[in-house]
Amino acid sequence: MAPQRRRTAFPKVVIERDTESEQSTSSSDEDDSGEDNKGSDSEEEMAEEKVEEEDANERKKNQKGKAPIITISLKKVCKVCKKSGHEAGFKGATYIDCPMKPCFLCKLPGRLALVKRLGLLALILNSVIKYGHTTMSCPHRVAIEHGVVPAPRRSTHSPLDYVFQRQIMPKIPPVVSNVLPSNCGLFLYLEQIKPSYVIPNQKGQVGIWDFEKVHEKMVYGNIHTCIVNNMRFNPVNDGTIYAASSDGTISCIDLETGLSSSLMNLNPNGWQGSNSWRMLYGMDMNSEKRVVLVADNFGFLYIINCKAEDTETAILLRVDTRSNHKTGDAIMIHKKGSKVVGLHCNPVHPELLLSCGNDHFARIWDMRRLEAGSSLYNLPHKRVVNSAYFSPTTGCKILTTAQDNRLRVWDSIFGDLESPSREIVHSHDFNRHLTPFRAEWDPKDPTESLAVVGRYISENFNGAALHPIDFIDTSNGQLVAEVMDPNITTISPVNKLHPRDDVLASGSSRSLFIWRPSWSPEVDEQKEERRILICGNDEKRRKKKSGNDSDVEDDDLDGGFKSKGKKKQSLKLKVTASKSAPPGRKVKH
DNA sequence: ACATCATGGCGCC
DNA sequence: TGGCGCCCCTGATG
Repeated sequence: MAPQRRRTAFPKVVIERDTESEQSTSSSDEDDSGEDNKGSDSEEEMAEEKVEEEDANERKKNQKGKAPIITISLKKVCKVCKKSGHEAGFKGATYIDCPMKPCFLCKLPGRLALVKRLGLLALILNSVIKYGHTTMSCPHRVAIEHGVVPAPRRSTHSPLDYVFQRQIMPKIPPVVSNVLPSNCGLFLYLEQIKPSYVIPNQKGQVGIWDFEKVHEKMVYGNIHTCIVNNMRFNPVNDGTIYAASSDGTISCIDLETGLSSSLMNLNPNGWQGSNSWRMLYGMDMNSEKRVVLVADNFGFLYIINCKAEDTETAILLRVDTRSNHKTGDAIMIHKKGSKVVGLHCNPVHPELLLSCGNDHFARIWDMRRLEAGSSLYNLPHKRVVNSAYFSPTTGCKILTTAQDNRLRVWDSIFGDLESPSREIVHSHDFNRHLTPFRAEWDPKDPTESLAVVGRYISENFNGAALHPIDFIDTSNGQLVAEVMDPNITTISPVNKLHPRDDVLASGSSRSLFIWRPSWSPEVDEQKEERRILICGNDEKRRKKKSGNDSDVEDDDLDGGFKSKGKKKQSLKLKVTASKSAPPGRKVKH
C-alpha cells in the first residue's frame, strides 16, 4: 500500500542503516550468525541491500499529527524471513541460519523467534537449557570442526575399516542359507523418473548392477509405469526379485531375462483420478508363511499367498492363482487414507510384522491375527515414520526413522515398549524432492547397534557443501563414521550395506556409489573405475556425447559431475570419524 | 544463467 | 475442518 500523504507537509525521510547495535535484541552468543557478522561488507553484500518503504500506518501511530515519515531502510534483509537486521542463507558452502527459524536439526525454536515470543524469559531459558539456538550452535550438531578429524587416506585403520572390522563374519541368515547367491554382489537400483502423481505417463525402471562388473548392468524399463518404491530379492531364489510400485502393481522379475509377471494390480481400471489411484509402498516377504505383503497409500495391507514350485530354475514363489487379484481381503493397518511406507517381517519370529506410515505410528502385528485395530503395539512418533526395521539377527530391537529428525531405538520388543529406549537427533528431514531417508541396521554387526543413514544437512568440507553418509552407534547415539566424497555433492538418501562383504552402496539423484575400504586406487588403478557408477540423466548426456556407452574409460569416471564444472579429480574415499564422542551430541534416554 | 513447476508434509489461521 | 503458504540441499523444462 502506498503511504497516505498530506499536501500540507513534506514527508520526512529517514534512512536506516545497519549499526553496531543492530542485534540489540539478541543474547550474548553470536556464534550462530557466522564468523563475519560485521566488518566484511563486500560489494556483493552491498548489492543485496534493499531499499524498502515501511508501512505508513505503523508510522502514523507513533507520529500522530506530524508530517509523515518515509523510512528508507538500507538494512540488510534476511533472504529467509525477509526481515532486516540479520542475514541468512548460504555463504559459500556454509549456511547461515535465520534466527527467526527453528533449529533445522532439532526443531527447537530460533533465538529471535523466542525473544519475540517470550521476551526476557527467552534469555533466561537460553542460558539454562540452550533453548533458542540455531542449527549452527545446536548441541546435537556434529561439525567437522569439533573433534571430527579426516582420516589419512592410506590408513589401514580407517574408520570405515573400523566399521567393518567390528562385524564378525556372521552366519548367513537362515532365509538365504539354502541358496547361496552366486550373484549376491548385485545391488538393485530404483530409478525415480518422475513423481507418481501425474500417473500413467512415466516409467519406473529397475536396474541391476554387478559392482564387480560395472559394464554389465541391466536396466529394465517395461515393468512398471510409475516409480518403484520397494524391492526385495526372492529369499529362495536370488535370480528373481519382487518390486512394489506406485502404479499399484507388484512384479516378480527374472533378473537374467527381465521377464516379469504381475502378482497384483490395484488399478485394473486405469487412471480414474488421484482419489482412487492406489500406490504400493511398503513391501516384504515372509518366506516361512509363503506370502508377499504389500501396503498402499490408503492405509491398507494386502497379503498375497504364494506356493512353492519345485523347480529352482523358475520363479520359486508363485502367486497362488486362487487368491490373486483379490483385493477384497485388504486389511486396514494404519489410519484410513494414510500412506503405509514400510513393512518388515521379523527375521526370527515369523509371526511378527512391523509396519509404519504417515499416521505417525509404527505398529507391531501378529500375522495370525491381522485385522484393523488388532495391532500388538503402537509406537507413536512425532511425525511421519519413514521406516521401521527389526534388528537383523535377533529381531528383538526396532529402529525407526521419523521426519522429526530423530532415529528411535527400542532395545527389546519383549520389554517395555511404552517409549523408545533412545532418541537420536539426526538430520534426515523429509524434503519433497528426495526419497525419504531410512536408517538401516548393519546386517553384519553382531551387537545389532550399528546403523547407516544418509544425512540431509550439509557440512562445509573444504569449501564444498557435502552430505555425508553416517554410521551411527544406536546404543549411544555416537557418530562412528561419516562417509563422503568431494565428487558426491548430492544427498544420498538410499544406502544399503552388503549382507556379508565390506561394501556400502549409496544411491543419490545422480549416481550410484559403491564404497569399499579394501579398494585402494593407489594399489590398483584399474579397480578405481569400478567405484563410481553414473546413471540417470547424466548417463544420457554422456551417451549423447560419445555415442558409445560401452566405451567406459576415464571420461566416464566423472561424467556425472562435468556439469558442475569441476575438473576431474581422482576418486577418494573420504572417511572421517570422531575419535571420541562429538561434543554435545546427545542421546535422549 | 535464470524462472517456473511439480511434488508432500505440516503448521497456521 | 480446509485452505494456504512454506520449505537450504531437485530435476526437467522453458
